[in-house]
Amino acid sequence: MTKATIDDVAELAGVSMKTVSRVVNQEPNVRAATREKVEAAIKTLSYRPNQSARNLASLHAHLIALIYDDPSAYDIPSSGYVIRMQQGTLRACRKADYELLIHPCNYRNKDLDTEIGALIEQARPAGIVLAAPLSNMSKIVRSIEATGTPFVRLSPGAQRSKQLAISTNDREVSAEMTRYLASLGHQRIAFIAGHKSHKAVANRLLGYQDGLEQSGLRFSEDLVVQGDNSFGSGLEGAHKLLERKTPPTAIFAANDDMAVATIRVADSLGIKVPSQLSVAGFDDIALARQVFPSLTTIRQPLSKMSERAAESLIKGKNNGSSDTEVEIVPATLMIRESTGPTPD
Amino acid sequence: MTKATIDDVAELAGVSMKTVSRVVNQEPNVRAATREKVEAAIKTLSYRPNQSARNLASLHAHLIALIYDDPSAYDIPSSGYVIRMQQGTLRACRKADYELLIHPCNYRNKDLDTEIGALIEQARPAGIVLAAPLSNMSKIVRSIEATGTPFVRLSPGAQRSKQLAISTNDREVSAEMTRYLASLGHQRIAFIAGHKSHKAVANRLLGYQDGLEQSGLRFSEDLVVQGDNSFGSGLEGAHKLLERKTPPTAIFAANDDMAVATIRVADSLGIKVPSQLSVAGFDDIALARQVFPSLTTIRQPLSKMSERAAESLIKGKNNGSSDTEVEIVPATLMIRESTGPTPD
DNA sequence: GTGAAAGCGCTAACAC
DNA sequence: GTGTTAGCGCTTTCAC
Repeated sequence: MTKATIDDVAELAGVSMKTVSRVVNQEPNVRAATREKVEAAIKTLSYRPNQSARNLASLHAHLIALIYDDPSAYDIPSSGYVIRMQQGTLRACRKADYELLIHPCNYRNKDLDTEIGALIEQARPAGIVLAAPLSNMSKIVRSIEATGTPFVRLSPGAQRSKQLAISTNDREVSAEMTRYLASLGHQRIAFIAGHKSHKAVANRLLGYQDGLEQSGLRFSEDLVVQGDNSFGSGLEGAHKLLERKTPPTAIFAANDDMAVATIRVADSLGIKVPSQLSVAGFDDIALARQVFPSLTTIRQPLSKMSERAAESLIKGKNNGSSDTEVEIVPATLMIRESTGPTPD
Repeated sequence: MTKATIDDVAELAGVSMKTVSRVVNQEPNVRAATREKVEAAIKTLSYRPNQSARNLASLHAHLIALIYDDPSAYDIPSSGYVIRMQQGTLRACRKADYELLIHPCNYRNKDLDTEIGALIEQARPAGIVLAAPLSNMSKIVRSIEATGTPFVRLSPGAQRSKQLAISTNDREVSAEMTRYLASLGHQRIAFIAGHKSHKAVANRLLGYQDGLEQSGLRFSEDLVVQGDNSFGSGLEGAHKLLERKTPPTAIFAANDDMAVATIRVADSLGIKVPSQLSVAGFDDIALARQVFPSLTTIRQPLSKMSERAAESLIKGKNNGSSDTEVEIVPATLMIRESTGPTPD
């Protein structure tokens, strides 16, 4: 059985190639009766459009590129982050019969702009979902802009581009977590900050400050240690905090890897979580559920965010209207076992 | 700047389109001097072949499809598994300028064969990397075979197909782990077996027996408890083993989930790991590094396996020689904190 | 609303 | 070794 082409369908339905094309692409200007005839023919021949042919004939391929920094290229964990972004993007792609091309890369690579330029030229994606921290890097953003390919940035720190950006309410939800900790009676709530260049992560620190203030607690530099999002930096930061004469009774880490590291340090120091120390994280990685005690954290709607990004890229084609704004998908607190009332 | 096409390059180099094509595709029958001229022209014009055009003109797209069961679709953990496969496949793809299309799916889906058939027809991949447990499902294998698309199976239990399969040396490396435990002085080394229907996992039990023998230790049914790969069955098995009058001094579990459960049980029983009990697992899941004490385990060379798979798919094109065999990529022991010398 | 013609930029088959 | 000639199967004009 040789594959059916658009011509076969056109012939069977007694219409022209173009009409079939219209039906397949859900374009207007087809009478309902004609449409049905064509659809019937498509069914009998079990016709599937050849993507390669489509791609060549149109200005770009029916394909969305998801570009992200791949931590596992130089560090190990946080694959859940990647998986969830892929899942969301895939959902949007499948709905519209787009393919997904993934392009993990190293944000430290000097030639990243060239690399991405080449990707765009070769694969000609209909749109690009650009994940943080790449979405903050002006060199990258500019190099994509230069190609004219529509793109959506995920969690960009600053909003310089005219393109749509999708963010979560890092700052507000971090304030919420801080207020929650304060509501448990904690007065000395410490914060392990994340990588400075990651703007969204920086917002978590601001949210922590907001939360303190909203709870009537004073912010103090002493309660903040700098990490870099890695498990190792979490170990280090937690040690610094917990070995003080008056250690904090709660530690809020800017991501889960560092929060889990904090639990580990507490354990090694004989500090009981949550009865002697409350620990909260951010991201809700798979591990958060698996550690003991399970981690109170914030669930980033990564999958939803990337889905919305891909959706808008795909829709944008039909609309022609570029949204030019920031869309917020709210995060939610996941209260688990690692947080509890202040020790007496 | 409008994109350079193959014609532009041909003109600048003073050769025909086809010669440029030969150079780009590294085909033979081009004189060195000609090749250089063409390469120079490519450089000056910074020409990049348009994938869509290539794909249409050739029988299939320059693209490898990675098809795997997506546990996170209905269960939570093991995203590391997916990421590592993606990484390996990507490495091979980038070397040869192929793109990677990912197709996570649910192995329980009734229409999976149709779904994959549609994927192949639409995207026309040059080859397919089929991950376990899909690689064991004859319905899937047959539906791919029917399309004539070359594919490579990862860790298939049985080898029915004539296509290449890539596996790891479960049995040999399990023997190695057992010998390692014996070399630490352990005499009573217990084994928590995995799900019986999973062939690769069953091989681990055989390897354990081999290892005992090679170390001059006697195998005894008493030292083996049956698990089913789940954390829960690990808890159960560990309890059985550790509550004996003469408990083992080392426990080797057929996978990491059961090994982590064993550590948990030891902890709850006040048995110190590794000073009183050594624990080893298999798989090197992310959690292995994150539990305390971190787990000695066996790292499946997933990334290498999928890389080899994609490589052979890409090469196979040029060779025309289908390998028709099973290739073994050896696994490696990851010695961490959960194993140590026998207690006195 | 529908159709005819003209490519998209490359590779394949075969000539030379 | 190299060039020529046809398409690959669609989408895009632009007629009607």
